[in-house]
Amino acid sequence: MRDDATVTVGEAGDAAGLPAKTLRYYEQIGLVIPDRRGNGYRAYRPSDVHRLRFLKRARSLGFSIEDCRLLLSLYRDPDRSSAEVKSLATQHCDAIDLKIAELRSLRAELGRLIDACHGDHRPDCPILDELASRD
Amino acid sequence: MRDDATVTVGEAGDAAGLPAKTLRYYEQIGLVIPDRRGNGYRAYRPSDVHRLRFLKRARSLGFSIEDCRLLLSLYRDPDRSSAEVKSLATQHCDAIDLKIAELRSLRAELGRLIDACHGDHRPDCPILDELASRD
DNA sequence: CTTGACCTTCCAGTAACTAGAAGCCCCATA
DNA sequence: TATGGGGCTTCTAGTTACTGGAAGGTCAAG
Repeated sequence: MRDDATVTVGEAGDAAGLPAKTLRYYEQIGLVIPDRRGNGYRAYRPSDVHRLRFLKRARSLGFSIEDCRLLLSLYRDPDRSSAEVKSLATQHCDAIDLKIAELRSLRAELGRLIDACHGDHRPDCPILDELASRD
Repeated sequence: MRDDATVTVGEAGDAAGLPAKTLRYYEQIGLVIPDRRGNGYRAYRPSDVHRLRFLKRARSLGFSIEDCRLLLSLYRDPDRSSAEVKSLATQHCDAIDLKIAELRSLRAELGRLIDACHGDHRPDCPILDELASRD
């Protein structure tokens, strides 16, 4: 324990809900760069931990690392417009909608095949037949 | 054009709907290993092309490469039981259902944030506020 | 003989970590 | 003081399924 307010990589990770490995990675790609103590240990200030928590939440919402980088810079920019943020979020949302639609289509097709397959000890299998069909 | 029935990597790719690069990759990981002509060119037999089409379809259904490897071996095994195939497909389907559920939850949360953000020139932004909140 | 479209191999990059190795640092206990 | 354990450091490499590009060989047509 030291009486400055910084914490080690493990403590910062615990505070942000991220593994220490991830924090080192985030430093490497320039997202959150902590100070260093005399012994070489990373020293995360409260503001760093705050950024990490921000990142953790943005990542949980599915934003890419590059989106997160942008969101962080918007967060720090007092002259930002909320329209920029909303636009980023909307694009991300559209991408998610697209992904969901794709997965639902896959799932429907897969469900059809599964229903058609009796699933017993015999080798006859509509799933394999469909995969192998020459169309 | 040669009078044996084999085709080059480009032709096989066209026939299967896959890029030649992918065919080389599939050879590298042992999925479909073509013969070679005297000049070193890959020589895909009709059965190879058939396997490639099988792979293309299975991949389009979202099966992983390792699942595909397994599906191919089941396809070739006359003693397989359709239950094995159905089980694999069902597991994959469950994984897709899970993914869809996750994405829908994300999407709902994002939608809420987007709706709350007025999206104009002002910097006030509920999206960033939420990301930054200390809970 | 040249041109252009193929083909070959090999290397590197993608997204976002994650695992593991080798070694240093610090604190507590015996 | 020695030692043990946990956490810290750096570095490399692996994950998924390709994809891009460079350097060079091959082949049919003109």
